Amino acid sequence: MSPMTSAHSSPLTDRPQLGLRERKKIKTRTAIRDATYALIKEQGYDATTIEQIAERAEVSPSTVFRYFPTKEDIVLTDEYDPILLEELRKRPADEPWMESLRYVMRLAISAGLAEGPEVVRLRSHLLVQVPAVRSRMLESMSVTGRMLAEAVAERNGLDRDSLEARVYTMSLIGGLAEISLYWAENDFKDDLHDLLDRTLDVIEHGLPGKNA
Amino acid sequence: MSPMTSAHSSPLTDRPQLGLRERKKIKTRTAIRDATYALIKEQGYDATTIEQIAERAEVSPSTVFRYFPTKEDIVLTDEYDPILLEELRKRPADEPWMESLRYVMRLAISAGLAEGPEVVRLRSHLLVQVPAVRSRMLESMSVTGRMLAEAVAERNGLDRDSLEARVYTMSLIGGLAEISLYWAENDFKDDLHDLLDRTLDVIEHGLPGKNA
DNA sequence: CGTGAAATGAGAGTAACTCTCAAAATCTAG
DNA sequence: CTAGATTTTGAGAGTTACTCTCATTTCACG
Repeated sequence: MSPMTSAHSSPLTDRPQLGLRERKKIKTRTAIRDATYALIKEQGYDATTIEQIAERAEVSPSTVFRYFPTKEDIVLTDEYDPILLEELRKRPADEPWMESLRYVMRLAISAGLAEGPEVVRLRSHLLVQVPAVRSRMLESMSVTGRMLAEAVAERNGLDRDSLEARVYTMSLIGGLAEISLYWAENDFKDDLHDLLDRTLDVIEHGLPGKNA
Repeated sequence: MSPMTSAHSSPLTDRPQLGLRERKKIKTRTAIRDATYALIKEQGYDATTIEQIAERAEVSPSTVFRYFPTKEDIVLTDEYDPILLEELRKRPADEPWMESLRYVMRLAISAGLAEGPEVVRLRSHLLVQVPAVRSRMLESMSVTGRMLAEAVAERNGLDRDSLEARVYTMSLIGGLAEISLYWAENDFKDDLHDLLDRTLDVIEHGLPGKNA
């Protein structure tokens, strides 16, 4: 049932060995998520209720809510954020900022694709179609952005909460968010790494041929 | 009850004279909004229900939902967006892009403040405190961003739906959104025009002392 | 085992939204 | 000014995401 268990190790997919209870929790979590994806594929997002999800995942509705605060979270939670932040901080301090960023974002793309292409597509599709999901994603990205802002400030010797660091970061986040949307709207035919490069280029140098 | 009726005219507050029906609709709309603001000030956002709002505005709950699709929308709808877009398009084509942008954003700030400082503050406060409101705002800004992207593309001779225009625009939107949040989090003590200038500076030139 | 802690299930409750249909207000012709 | 068409409103029932509480089960660990 689980999409794919790659043989090689990666900083984003490795887990330390856990106790038995923890492992069961993870199992439940993915069971809920798998059930959700399956149901959405069959009926669409809105038509899928928590009750149905609970039933198919063989848990009670209460449990579903214990694992995910909202329905949207079932679809899009990526628990990578802290790991990515970590990776970013581990980059050498003399590496050009944009390169560090590119490296980490590539990591994120790979991690996403490793979950299986169908899942990524379904998710991006929902991002475009369902406002609540898109909304929740923006919100979650802005939380990530807040942490990222601290890393950015740290690296550039700015104040932790400076407007400048926050604006820069959110502008980054906003730009990056468009990648998923653009990709999904254009039927996933572009290569994500290409889109990333083009995006970072715009962020670094502005629009091609700007400033009339 | 209505906050303030300025004597001088402005492109964002003027309305053509409307039929009687239309005028009543506007009255209902602002009645609902005023009731909402008052109740939130008394009880907070979450404790305020649609039923209470309807009661105080002297309409039925059904009517509230007819005027505003969600509770969050009652708080933050700004109907300025199309007008701002219009203003932006009217700027001379040879004006540097950043200056056009600055001009329009200044207009937006003035229009916002013209509603009355308490309203603006309450709104920004909610933006920080209530996730659902913040979320809805990001969503609505991203819709605006979409339209803005077309204007940007047009002005810079890019394709209507080019990734570049969209990334640039959303990055802009993301940065601008931070202004409200930063302002509210720092107890409204900064001058909004200053924050705008600093923000546009970051967007145009990147972080001060960047690129290690 | 058996004891304490953590996870689950069951159920009741709230409130935001949706839909439908009938009553009321408003516009438009004659 | 009135009659009829149209638009706006209210009333009410229904759905569903989400919250809270409490009893029961499951698991860890000595």
